[in-house]
Amino acid sequence: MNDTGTAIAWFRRDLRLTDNPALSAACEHARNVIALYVHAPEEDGEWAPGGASRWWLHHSLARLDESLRVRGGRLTIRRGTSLETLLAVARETGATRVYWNRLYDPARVAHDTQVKAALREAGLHCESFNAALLHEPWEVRTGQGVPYRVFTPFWKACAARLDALPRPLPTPDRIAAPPAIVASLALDELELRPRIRWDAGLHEAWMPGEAGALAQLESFASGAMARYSDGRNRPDLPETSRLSPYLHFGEVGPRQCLAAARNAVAERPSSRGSADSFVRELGWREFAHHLLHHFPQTPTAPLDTRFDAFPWDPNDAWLEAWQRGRTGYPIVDAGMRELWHTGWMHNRVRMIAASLFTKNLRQPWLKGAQWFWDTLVDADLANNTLGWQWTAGCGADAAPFFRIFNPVLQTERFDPERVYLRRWLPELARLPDKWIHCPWDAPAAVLAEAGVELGRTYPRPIIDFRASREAALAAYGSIKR
DNA sequence: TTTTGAGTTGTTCGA
DNA sequence: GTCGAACAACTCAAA
Repeated sequence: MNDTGTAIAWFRRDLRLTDNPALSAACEHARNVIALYVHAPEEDGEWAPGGASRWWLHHSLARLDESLRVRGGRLTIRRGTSLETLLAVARETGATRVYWNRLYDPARVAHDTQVKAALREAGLHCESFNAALLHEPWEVRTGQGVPYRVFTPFWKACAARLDALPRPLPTPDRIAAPPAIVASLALDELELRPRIRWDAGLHEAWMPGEAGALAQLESFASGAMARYSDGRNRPDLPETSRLSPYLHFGEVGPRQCLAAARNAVAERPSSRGSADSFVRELGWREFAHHLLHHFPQTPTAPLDTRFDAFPWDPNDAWLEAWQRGRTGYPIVDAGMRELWHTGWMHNRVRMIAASLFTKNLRQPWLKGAQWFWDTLVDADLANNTLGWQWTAGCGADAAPFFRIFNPVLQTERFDPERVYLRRWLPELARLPDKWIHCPWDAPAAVLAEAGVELGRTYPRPIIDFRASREAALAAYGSIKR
């Protein structure tokens, strides 16, 4: 096929212009670039984006279109199967080249393999790139040539190669769209936004899109990153990076985060320890993708097969109480309401909420993973799977089974002023610090004074912590060996 | 092949 | 109040 000088840059979860190798390659090898988004949620299998993710995606696509237009381009939006749409757009525009950045979810990997073969069969030049990870999952192997199953040696192997990584790519100056208008759906036609307007809290909390991502990275790198080692554990303070949704949608990439961390250390050498612990979190993200690649069954099946026999105790009433933030454990309920309201939950609180759910309530971890999938703006199959299997004790390098978070102690350690609880539990706000995280222990007079009536204005604990902890330990004991 | 050291994030108990 | 040990072995990864 003759090269017409037109290329398709196929966008998926790489919704940025900077450090975007597929876009850069398209701009380098073609005069005209069709920036294409194909809406094909069925190609995500059973993990099509949930409600919060769709909200984010809508706004991220809008921002991407704006920044393309500033540089002379525009975003073309289509709906349909990826392969047929790519072929149709190539036919309509005479494009001879297709560039994209790789995804790593099992359903997408299988699909992309077929797409690449079929496009090549049709005579199109295809190339895919890594925009989402520091290292390809198949490049990191133990000395025995098998995938790592323990984080520390995995990260040691990765860290040894970080210096060899390419620098982030610059933003292309000009992204020239072809002269003829290519038919495109309007963004609203994808119906990504909720019909019932529950998204006000998301708007307050987030600014989706590349500009928001870069602003957040800059602000984090010049501030909280230097305190990250300890600060990241504090749900009451804005001390985490809050980059997770941006990383999921590829509005910023890990190479940029790494570069920002290094620059921060160069400017402030004393921040090295904290910057390292932030980069290590990027390492967990890498590890999650490594595991998903090598163990593609894990989104629904425990990596540790002993857990096939675990005596979970599914209970819809408990599931709903947990989802709605009505477990009677304030730190858990605060977290679940933060999630519902903002599409995000502090990681420390995620662990506490997930520990109560899987261990004390003994609910199947997959039910929790599915709720997070639908409600998180940062819902990511690799990270969500690792997090839930880690907490449940059935994953790689998982928490030992006896590690069961105590919601009262965790609150005392990580929300010392109870600021986080009061933010999300106004019905308890007037209780003093001593009782707000364990209202069931508060004297009747204190409750009355604060306007709290347990069982009416706020639930009693739906389960006894100590007894359920013992029961969980016994359940785990039953599947040992 | 065998050995060895080590393993994100905790809780509870008893001194 | 603080502190160390117990909790349960097991598996991983490298020497």
